[in-house]
Amino acid sequence: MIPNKLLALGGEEIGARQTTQRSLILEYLRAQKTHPTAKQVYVGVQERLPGVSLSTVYRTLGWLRDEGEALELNGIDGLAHYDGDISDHGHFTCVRCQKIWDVELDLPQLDHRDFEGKTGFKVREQRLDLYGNCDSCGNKEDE
Amino acid sequence: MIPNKLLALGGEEIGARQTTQRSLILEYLRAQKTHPTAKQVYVGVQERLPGVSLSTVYRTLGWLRDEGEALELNGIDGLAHYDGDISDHGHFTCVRCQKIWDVELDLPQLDHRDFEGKTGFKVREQRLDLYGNCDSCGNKEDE
DNA sequence: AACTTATTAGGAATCATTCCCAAATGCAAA
DNA sequence: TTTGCATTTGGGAATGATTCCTAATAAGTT
Repeated sequence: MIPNKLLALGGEEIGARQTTQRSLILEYLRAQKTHPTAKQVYVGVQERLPGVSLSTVYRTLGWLRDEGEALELNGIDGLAHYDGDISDHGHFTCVRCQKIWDVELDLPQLDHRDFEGKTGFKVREQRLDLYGNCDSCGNKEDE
Repeated sequence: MIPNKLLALGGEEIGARQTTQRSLILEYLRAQKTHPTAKQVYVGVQERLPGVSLSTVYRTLGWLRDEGEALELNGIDGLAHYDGDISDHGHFTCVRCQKIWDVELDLPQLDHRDFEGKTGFKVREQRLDLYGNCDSCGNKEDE
């Protein structure tokens, strides 16, 4: 009933069990074009699994993030948003309605060796975020 | 006692009053190299103004953000961090200790006209964020 | 089928942030 | 410099996202 592939999260998993909740949450997340909050995932998954709990949604989303199967985005609404697309892309946030869209971008792979050399820090990921007004929000400024 | 310049926030202010709290909060924020949370600003300002309230700190930081005098960063700790440096720069977040540093970078001014044309969105700001491990956190992975 | 252990449901606890309002203060005009 | 009034503050309550806790349940193995 539950496709095994959905939880083929690398072979190094030890003791990770395949549950209906995990399968449906990941399936739901991957089907979204927007980037839902935990609450929104909860509501969406409830349609197929009415008894699911909010705790499980939070726990599972955190687990997917730790497994590298989902991105956790820090929205300007102060909430965590989740993105099931882990390919390299950027995000656009509308500062008015606060929705988040994907942005295909050709961000040049910046050379961080200079920064790393000066600081001793190690850069592992880079994210580009755009902010502005979306189509529906009428390109109005709020200043 | 309180330098006027600190609150010279553009001439278009109407009815904005210069208070000890506002002056000290902005002064404190600008003196920080790290990017403190509201609570940290509260603690820092308390040293000079013991009676200041947390409400006022939150209210004032939001006001500075709205006035364009401070940046509000969405930390991976889920908390809002504030940056009194409004010049164009990026940020590096250590995924282990969660501190945030400034990064001087020459992010090319990307051409968003293609994205804007396709979507009808209007890009007003772009931010580049780097994530990794800082010097003190020993360049260890946590996987 | 029985056993072992990871996982879940559900509610309580935590904690950042916002809201509310009476008291205090900045500032302008007299 | 005082007075008057609108803005701002302090502090505590309210809100809401996220985490924590634990007994019950379900996955996977023998």
